[in-house]
Parts: sequence; structure tokens; C-alpha cells
Amino acid sequence: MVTIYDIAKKASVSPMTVSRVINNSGNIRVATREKVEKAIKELGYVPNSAARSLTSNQTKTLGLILTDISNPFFSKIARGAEDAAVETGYRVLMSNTDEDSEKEINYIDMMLSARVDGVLIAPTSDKTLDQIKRLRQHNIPVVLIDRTIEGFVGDYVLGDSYEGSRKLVEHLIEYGHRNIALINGPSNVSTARERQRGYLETLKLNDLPVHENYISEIDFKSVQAGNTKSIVDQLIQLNEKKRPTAIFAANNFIAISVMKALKELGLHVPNDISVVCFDEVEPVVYFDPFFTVAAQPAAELGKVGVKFLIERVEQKNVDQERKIILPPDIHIRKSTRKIE
Amino acid sequence: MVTIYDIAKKASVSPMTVSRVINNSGNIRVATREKVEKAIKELGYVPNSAARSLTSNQTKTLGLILTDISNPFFSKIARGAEDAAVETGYRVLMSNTDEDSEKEINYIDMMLSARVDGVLIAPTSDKTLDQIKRLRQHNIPVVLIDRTIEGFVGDYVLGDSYEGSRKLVEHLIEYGHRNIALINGPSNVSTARERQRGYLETLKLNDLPVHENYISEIDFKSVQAGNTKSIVDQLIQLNEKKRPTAIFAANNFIAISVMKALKELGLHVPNDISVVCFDEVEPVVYFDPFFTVAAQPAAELGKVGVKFLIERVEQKNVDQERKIILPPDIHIRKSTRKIE
DNA sequence: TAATTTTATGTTACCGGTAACCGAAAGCGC
DNA sequence: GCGCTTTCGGTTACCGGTAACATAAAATTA
Repeated sequence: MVTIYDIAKKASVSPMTVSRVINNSGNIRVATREKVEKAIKELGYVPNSAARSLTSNQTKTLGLILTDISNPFFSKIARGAEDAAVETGYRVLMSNTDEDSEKEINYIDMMLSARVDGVLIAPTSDKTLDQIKRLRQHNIPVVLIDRTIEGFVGDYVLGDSYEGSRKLVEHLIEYGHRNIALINGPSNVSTARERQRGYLETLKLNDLPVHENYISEIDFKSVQAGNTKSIVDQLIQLNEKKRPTAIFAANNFIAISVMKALKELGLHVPNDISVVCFDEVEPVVYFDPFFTVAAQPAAELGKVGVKFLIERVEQKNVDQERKIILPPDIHIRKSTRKIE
Repeated sequence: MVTIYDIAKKASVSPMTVSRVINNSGNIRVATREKVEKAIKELGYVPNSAARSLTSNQTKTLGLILTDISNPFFSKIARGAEDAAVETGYRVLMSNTDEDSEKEINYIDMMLSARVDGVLIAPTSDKTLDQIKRLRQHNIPVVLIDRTIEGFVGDYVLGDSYEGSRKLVEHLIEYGHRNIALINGPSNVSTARERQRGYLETLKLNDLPVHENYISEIDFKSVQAGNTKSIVDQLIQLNEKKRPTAIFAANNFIAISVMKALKELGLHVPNDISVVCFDEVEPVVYFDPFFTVAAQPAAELGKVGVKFLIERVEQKNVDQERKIILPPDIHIRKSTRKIE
């Protein structure tokens, strides 16, 4: 591997001079600079970040901890985050926790040993707080993305689950629906809690009753419709009066598994039942917009998250926490129908 | 930041002993080991990879250079790759070239300065060969994924574009289609070339003519249906005899933009025209399988790619190049229709 | 018990950069 | 031409680990 010493020898200067040329620091005569630059080019020298980071105490690397990059919502966050990072000269280490706190701990270890300058994380649960503390003990700034957790004090960038939820349910009510079921994600995830809160409050404000078995909870990523079918089945089995005319799926994956279950049960959307959900169901939306959704600005979440993180890393605006909550876009499409 | 020296002081041993405990190397008395481990735990010490890599000459980090991680096909590759990497104790630096060789060069620089142990790359074009050479000059193994390029000698892991293409076109022919248009990706990408080759050969084998204007070329990621509409329009304008009854879109994005264009032109799929494409159109496929596709095992591509890469990094099986070509799965669904 | 081997730990130097300090050369005024 | 300032470049030490060598302590043998 070519080092600064090889360049120094070739250009017959000291390594320090080479370092100065590379970093544009100190005073260097033009002739010397050219000599050095020529040697660098000829030997194809590229500085060793590891060596640099040893003295500078920064790695120009950020950790991105998401649940699953192959989930379109998160892959967009990742894309936005990566774009913002390179733009500012940072690299991104990626990881997938699958909502598993064991994995999460391992990734935190990885980020720690990699001495990343900061971490952008969608926490798996409130337990993540311990891991965040661990990062902070090592002076690594953390910004939360997509979700908050109990007891967290610091910057975060979220979609507005509560507001999106309110609007989706209001839309359903406007369309004449009075029996609206919620198939939620796990309640240890803040977005699920917020969506439920929005759902309940909207019903309340409209004097609509909440039936016991209208709310159920499944995995946020269960595309395979494991227990979704039995949940949907139970909803359908309810007597005429109570049977929901609309289902609010807490995210796109749940919506898909709901659609699958409905189909298997021989029900048509939206003729027999309406469906709304959070997050865009891509990419079909481009040619056949079907789902009525609350679309979150995922790439923007990633971008803003990294922006905040880098500001923390570089100690700008350290004064107070920033909590950004980006509103979703409501798209009313073909999965919902006016009734009565 | 806690260092090995802090631990050494706390445990009143030498730094070297701490290093030995951490790496389980050499002989350490149980009592000493426990002393050191206690100190490590108490101070929350995590080894500094940068310092380590300086002597070991390896970073345990791989570079993943894809065109766009928010494209579901690539996000699955990324997921598979990351999974295989962590499993073997490697980290992954991610990047998005957007098919732009300028960006690609910058990322190569980044990988070089990060001293990644290896690079898994979906090259933007034949020009990428220069960058691969650059990596190799620095002894960094490279494995290609999804695409090859002219003049590349080394390992690669691809989907079988030729075979998938053949099967898709054969399916159309079986369904009675004789006029089949191809809307391809850019011909500087090997997958596009291979898909065209499969298309042409299948037509030839079936004694079907290729009309001049049956083949067109657009961006692999043009969801926005920029010029797709004019291309589709031209195809439709052809006289009765020549007008295609089926369109072969070279990937899912193109398929979507074709669908959009057809819809805008008032044509129904598959009643008026059939459509097939490469890559699954997710996630709607789970509840409403619509597209007839050649689905590539994207996650598998990533996994195998990283496996090969790590073997190169760790100098196993260095004897010869391995070229893995994974067959796609053909799914015949509702976007194609029997005619005549 | 002394000599020898084995085990356990310490010392030194180096990986590839850079900060801090220092000295030589060049520019400047008189 | 002499002293002084500025410019330019070199030396040294250190960042946090570890390989290689050295040595002390314990175990084994004679």
C-alpha cells in the first residue's frame, strides 16, 4: 500500500510536507507542491482514513441503523440519508435490525468499534435507550428517525403518525364509515402508538364507538399474512351491526397482508370493504394508484436526520434538541368507497 | 475515549496483556484475565478498529456500490449482501451511483481511503473497468454483481438475463404473439445487452421477423415515463400488421412506465396488449399478482456476491474466477393474454 | 535444590498519518 | 552586508493498537 512516506521519498521531501500538500495546510512553495502532487498521481496514493482518524479522532463515518433496508420505506430513508451524508463528506455504514434488540446491540457494538462520528437509528423498542446511553458515553451523537422511545432526550425526525392517522380516519368517516377497525403494528413502536392514538381520538371526536375487538396488533412487516387472515376473519364474522366497513392498516405491509386475507375470504376492496394505510404502496402507484394512504416523506426523513446528526457531530446548534415531525401526504384513491 | 492504556492502568497490567485478553491470544492467567475483563466492563471499553487496522492491514469493511438502494431490486441485493457480511464479521459501506460514472469514481475514492477489504459493485458502464483496475492496484478484491463489463476478468454473480429473456419471449410466442416489441435499458449495461440477445435469438428460432422500430432504449429507472410515452405511442401507431401485440419491458421500472403510458393512451393490459418484464413488481404481487415476470433472486445475488468477495479477501479459492449466473423464476400472471 | 523448560507478562518498535515545535532559507529594511 | 521577520520544510512524538522480542515467574526435571 502506498503511504505518505513513499510519496515523500519519491518527491524527496519529508512526509510532513506531503501531509501539508494533501491537506492544504501551512505554506508550501509552488514548486514543492507540484513535485509532491506529481508523485501522488504517479503512485496513485490515497490517504489512509484509519491512520488519519487516529489523530483527528473522527472517522467521517456515520452509522445507519434501520430495521430492514429491503423495506421500501426504509430503503428510501437510507437513500436520503446517504445522499445527505456524501454531500457533506461522510460515509455511511448500514445495518438491519429486523426489529430485534439483540441484533441491535451487536450493531451498536459494531458502530462503537468503528468509531462512527454519529448514529442515525430507528430504535427497535424502549430498550434501545440503554444502547443510546452507551453511544453517548462514548460521545457519539445519536438522532432518532421514524420513531421515538420512552425517556429519550435529543434530536429526532419523525413522520406525523398521529396527524396522518387522524386524517385517514376522518376521510373514512366522511365517506360514511362508522365501523372502522385498526390493524396496528406492535405497540412497543412509537409510530404504532401514535397511529392508535390518532385513530381513537378521531373516533371519539366523531362520537363513534370503539368496539373491543376492533383493534389488533401484528408485526409491521408481516407480508406473509400469517395471523392477518384470522384477524380479518374475526372482524368479518362480527354481526351485521358491528362488522367493520373499513380497515385501517397501520402500514403498507400490513395493508398488503390485509388485502391478501380479504381476497382469500372472497371480499372485494372497496366494494365490500374499504382499506386505508400508512406509507405508499410502491411502485404500482405510478400507473395504477389504488391505495388510499398517508404517504410519509421517507427520503426527506433520512436527509433531515443526517443533517441534524452532522450538525451535532460538528457541534453546531448544540444548544437544544430539535424535534422535527414531517406531515404525511394523504392520497385518496381507489381502496376507499363512499357508503350509505 | 477509553483506550487499552486506561484498561491497563486500571487492571495494573501492561497494555499488551490487555490486547492479549481481548484477542484471546497468548497465555494469560485466569486471575489476570478476570482483572482485565472487569476493567473493560467497568470502563465500557470497545477496541478502536482504526488503530487495529493500522497494524493488521485489514478493516473488516466491505464496499457496496449499487446504482440506487431505493430501487427494490438493489435494496434486496443490499440486504442479502449485508446479511452475509455481518455473519462473517464484516461491516458494509453503502453507496448509490445513479448509473453515473462520475459519482462512481468518487465512491471508489471513498472506498480506497476507507481501505475497505473488498468491493462488491454493479458497474455503471464499461468505463468502470478503469476504476476496478485502480482498486486492484491497491490489492482490493472486486466482485461484480448484476452486471459484467467488457474486459473484466474476475468473479461475478449475475441473474441470467439471456435465459430469462428467452423464456419470457417464448411464453409470449406460445400465447400466439408474433409482434413483440422490446423496450430495453441502456445498451452499455450488460443486462440490457443480454436481454436483447435473448429476445432476438428467440424471435429468430421461431422464424419471427424483427421490425426496425421494435427495439428502443431508455433509462432503467425512468419511472416518470418521460419518453416512454412517445416510444409506446410510436409502436401503437404502426399499421395493423406491424403493431405489436406484446411489449417486453427490460425491467420493472420500465414496465411501470410502459403501463402508465398505455393507460394514458387508453389501452388495457392484457386485453389490448400484453406486457412482460424482468424483476418482480413488488409488493403488490403478494395480494394481486399482475405482471408476468422473470423474477431474479436479488437477495441471493447479494449473498453469493459477498460470500465470493470475502473468500477473495481471505484468500480462499484464489485459484480461478467464479462466474455464477442465477436463473430467474418465470411467473406467468395477468399481464399476458393468449391471442388469436 | 539447582538447572531447565514452560508459562505469563512486559518492552520496544511500528502501522500511517498529523500537531507541535524547531531550524534553515529567503525576503526585507537600513 | 547585517540583523530581523517571514516563509518553508524538517524532526519528534503521539494517536491506539499489535508483532516480535525479552524477561520474570512458575512448573518441571534432574
